Amino acid sequence: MKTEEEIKIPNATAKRIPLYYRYLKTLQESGVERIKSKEFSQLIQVPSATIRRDFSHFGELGRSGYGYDVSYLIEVFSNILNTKVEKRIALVGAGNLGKALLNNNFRRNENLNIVCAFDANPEMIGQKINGVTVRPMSDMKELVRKEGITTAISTVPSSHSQEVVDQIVDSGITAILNFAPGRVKVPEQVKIQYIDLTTELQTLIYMDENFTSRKHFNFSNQD
Amino acid sequence: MKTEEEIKIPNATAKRIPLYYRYLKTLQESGVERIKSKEFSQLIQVPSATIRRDFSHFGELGRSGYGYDVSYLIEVFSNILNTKVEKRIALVGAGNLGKALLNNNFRRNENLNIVCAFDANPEMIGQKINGVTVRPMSDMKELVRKEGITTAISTVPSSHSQEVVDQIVDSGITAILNFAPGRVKVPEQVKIQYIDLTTELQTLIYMDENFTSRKHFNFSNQD
DNA sequence: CTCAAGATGTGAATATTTTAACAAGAGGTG
DNA sequence: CACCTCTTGTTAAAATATTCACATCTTGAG
Ligand SMILES: NC(=O)c1ccc[n+]([C@@H]2O[C@H](COP(=O)([O-])OP(=O)(O)OC[C@H]3O[C@@H](n4cnc5c(N)ncnc54)[C@H](O)[C@@H]3O)[C@@H](O)[C@H]2O)c1
Ligand SMILES: NC(=O)c1ccc[n+]([C@@H]2O[C@H](COP(=O)([O-])OP(=O)(O)OC[C@H]3O[C@@H](n4cnc5c(N)ncnc54)[C@H](O)[C@@H]3O)[C@@H](O)[C@H]2O)c1
Repeated sequence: MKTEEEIKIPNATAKRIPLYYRYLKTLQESGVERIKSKEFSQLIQVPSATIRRDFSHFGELGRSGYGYDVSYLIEVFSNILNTKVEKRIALVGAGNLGKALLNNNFRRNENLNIVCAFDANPEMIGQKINGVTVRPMSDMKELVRKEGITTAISTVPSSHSQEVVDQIVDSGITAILNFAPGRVKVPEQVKIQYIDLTTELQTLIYMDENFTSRKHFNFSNQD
Repeated sequence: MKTEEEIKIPNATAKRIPLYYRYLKTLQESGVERIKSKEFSQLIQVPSATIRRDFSHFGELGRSGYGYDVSYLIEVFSNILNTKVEKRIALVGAGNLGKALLNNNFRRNENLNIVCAFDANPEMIGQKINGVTVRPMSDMKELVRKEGITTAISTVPSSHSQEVVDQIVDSGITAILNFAPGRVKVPEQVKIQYIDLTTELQTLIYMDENFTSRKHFNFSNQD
């Protein structure tokens, strides 16, 4: 295995790691001890060549004529995703979507935890949702530090997105998942990822309409 | 402009169209009548070369030394996304997330409408959420036909995902947005798109940890 | 131990996507 | 009208990503 310093993980690979990890855990729970790239391929609907290529970036994880050891793979991907360290997350905007996220709280992922919630609406403050108390925005900076929070999820309306992201950044957080689709400005070192449900839906419908029934446009591949 | 039959829209381009469309509408609302690819680039954080290349797939939409006419672009993208036709959507699984989606109901997109909701839990049946009544699963097939529904959003637990998707497919729907991350089997002609919040969060955190602070891994580009 | 079957890891080919760079054309000014 | 400025659309190059296909290795059976 190459030294970590020289590894360049392709972006496309990085995005698939959590999927691999999730399914490996499922397999382990079902008592499966080894898996071949072809079998895994069928399960997760990713071509086996892509799986093998992806895995190969992290070393020689399998054995010819045998496949991969499920628990070893889990060990490897667990290290890559650093799942042994609890990720303490703040949620900002305890509205409809925020409450749904709080109630779910990444149940199946023991190391992902929403530990704080913030809102600007005085009526929300003090409410307890699935064990998490909603606090005023003014408490954020201090709590982020005190609670060791590293990540934020923003579910505020688009109109307040930039303002809220500014506050999140100011609190020292460097990773933000934003459900408001409007692009906001963040400093270089801050990673922001958008979850844009409307766009996903529109793209889906567009592809359905144009790829399947009315053959006006064609697409080169799927996602 | 090439005839529609010979156009091949790259997948990467297709996924950006809704973003373009959304921002163009916003610009128009702000009274902006023309836009240059460089200005647009700053706004949506997509390189101007990518924007121009994307646009070029749909013809010569702009004018040298001038830029693009906002209302003309809106016209073009509106046709591409077929926004003049109402998309009637069914939501299956009126739980926490389903309710959030119902309450929001793609407010800003006049042509996207969740018109029906279904759930298996008898206690949910009959509840009205933001004007939409929750119905039993047994009503789905008939209502999908009667209401002219073409798209479904599934927000049921992973454990029932395949079962519910089967029912959705059986009702004649060919486009499914699935919030349960487990990969399900669907017939060839059915398009399914997953919204996998845990994966998005894990990828974000992974990139934040490895790209920014601890330089163990590097990534080739961003998303 | 030998061998057939079968799977990995990877070079090489292919496909897709992004980016650079600029010729050609349009706009606006004097 | 002549000219300078600016921006598009596109050609070509570079960067990424996927896929093929097979040499090589391992297993497990006999
Ligand atoms: N709910 C959905 O189905 C859905 C679908 C697509 C996109 N979205 C996006 O997700 C975001 C949240 O949606 P929602 O339905 O939960 O909205 P919501 O109105 O129910 O909740 C928003 C919450 O943010 C709080 N808030 C407002 N301004 C704030 C500020 N400056 N600081 C802190 N908190 C503030 C409000 O008090 C409220 O509790 C929106 O950007 C929306 O566009 C939601
Ligand atoms: N809520 C979140 O923040 C969140 C985050 C990540 C992923 N998800 C995923 O989204 C999905 C929904 O999450 P949720 O929090 O809304 O769950 P939930 O339990 O609140 O709601 C699920 C709903 O589905 C209904 N249902 C169950 N089985 C059904 C069946 N066979 N047919 C029809 N309806 C059925 C239930 O009655 C319930 O109303 C889950 O797959 C979950 O993994 C949710």
